[in-house]
Amino acid sequence: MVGSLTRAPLLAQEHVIAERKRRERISQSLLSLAALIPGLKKKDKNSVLGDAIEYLKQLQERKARLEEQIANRTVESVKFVKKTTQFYVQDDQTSSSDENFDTQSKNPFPDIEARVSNKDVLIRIHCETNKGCISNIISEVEKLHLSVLNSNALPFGQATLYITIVAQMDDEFSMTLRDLVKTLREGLLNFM
Amino acid sequence: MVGSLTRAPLLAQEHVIAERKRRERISQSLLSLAALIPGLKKKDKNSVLGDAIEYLKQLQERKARLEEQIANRTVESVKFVKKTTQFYVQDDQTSSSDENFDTQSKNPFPDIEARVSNKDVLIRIHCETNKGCISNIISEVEKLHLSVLNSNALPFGQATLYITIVAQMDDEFSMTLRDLVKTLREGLLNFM
DNA sequence: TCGAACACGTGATCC
DNA sequence: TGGATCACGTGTTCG
Repeated sequence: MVGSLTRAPLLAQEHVIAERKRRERISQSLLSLAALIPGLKKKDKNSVLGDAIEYLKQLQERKARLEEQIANRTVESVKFVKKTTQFYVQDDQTSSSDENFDTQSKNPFPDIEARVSNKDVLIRIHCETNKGCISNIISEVEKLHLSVLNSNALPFGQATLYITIVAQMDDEFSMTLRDLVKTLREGLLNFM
Repeated sequence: MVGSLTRAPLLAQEHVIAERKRRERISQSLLSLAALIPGLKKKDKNSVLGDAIEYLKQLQERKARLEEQIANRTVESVKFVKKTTQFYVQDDQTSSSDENFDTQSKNPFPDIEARVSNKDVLIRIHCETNKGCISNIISEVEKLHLSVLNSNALPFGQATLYITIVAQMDDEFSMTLRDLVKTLREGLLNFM
């Protein structure tokens, strides 16, 4: 009933106010939610919810796909190399792609291998030991907008070195991995 | 006014029903939205919205990070390989060099590569970082009648290690390189 | 006029 | 008993 007194008038007023606040919070949340949805036209309550749902599903799906991609990308293939090709490209997916890129086949060294993980780069080089070899190599690496975090050189066999370098790309770095290897190799050939 | 007749009674009923439907649609949407949020306890209207907002932001952030990762990570892993006569590693008889390894197993690790030069052996391992990893590996290597001269482990990427070991065969060593890798891999799989 | 969307006050319910 | 939440019917506004 309209005029019923089931509640003391004072409490009734508090009730009204409380409800008002509650409504206010909800519509604020709804507004914040709407702000997160890209390309939202209808500000209509139910549209906001509907589009939020749709967008959320889409995000979850995409996130899952990206994560799967990344996970699969870490999977490395072969290590036992048997090809004698000069320039052996090894993709992650196809473990035996042996297209032949020719380089000058005189000197087998340096042998270069590179991998990336986010902004980090791992470089492995197999080359002849010669004077200033290591500092030259590191200097070459740093020319490529890479800052060397760690390096290690192991002598092995007759006058050869196995060098492992971990470096980090700076903001200017923009090469593909393949170009990195190619450029580095050309740089190193100058003093070898 | 309460009893006002601004509306015909029949239309008034339609109004009520329409509003009922509208409310129903909204609460359905809200329910669907709640269903998409993982680990949601309070089914309270505003909590659903609040958590949806939070979750959405989190997803957007993660998606952005993943996309950045993918963009910066070049698809391939490129490798220069030269055949060298002095390091006679390559396996020339079979056409697919990885047939003897269980590349089918879910975990690609450990990735093992080995080379020899006279009595010296170079072993490179790419594996996940886990407890006691390095000492276990070295212990496994020594089981194969190899004495470790030098070892180096570089963390790279997400919880993986690039390990390089130089060892020397003792008189009892008689394995082929291929068997060495195979045996070592099997040994390592026991604790990985 | 009609249909849709909204905010409001209110009674009920659940810790 | 409060304090918070909910669904409801209603008046109003907009296209």
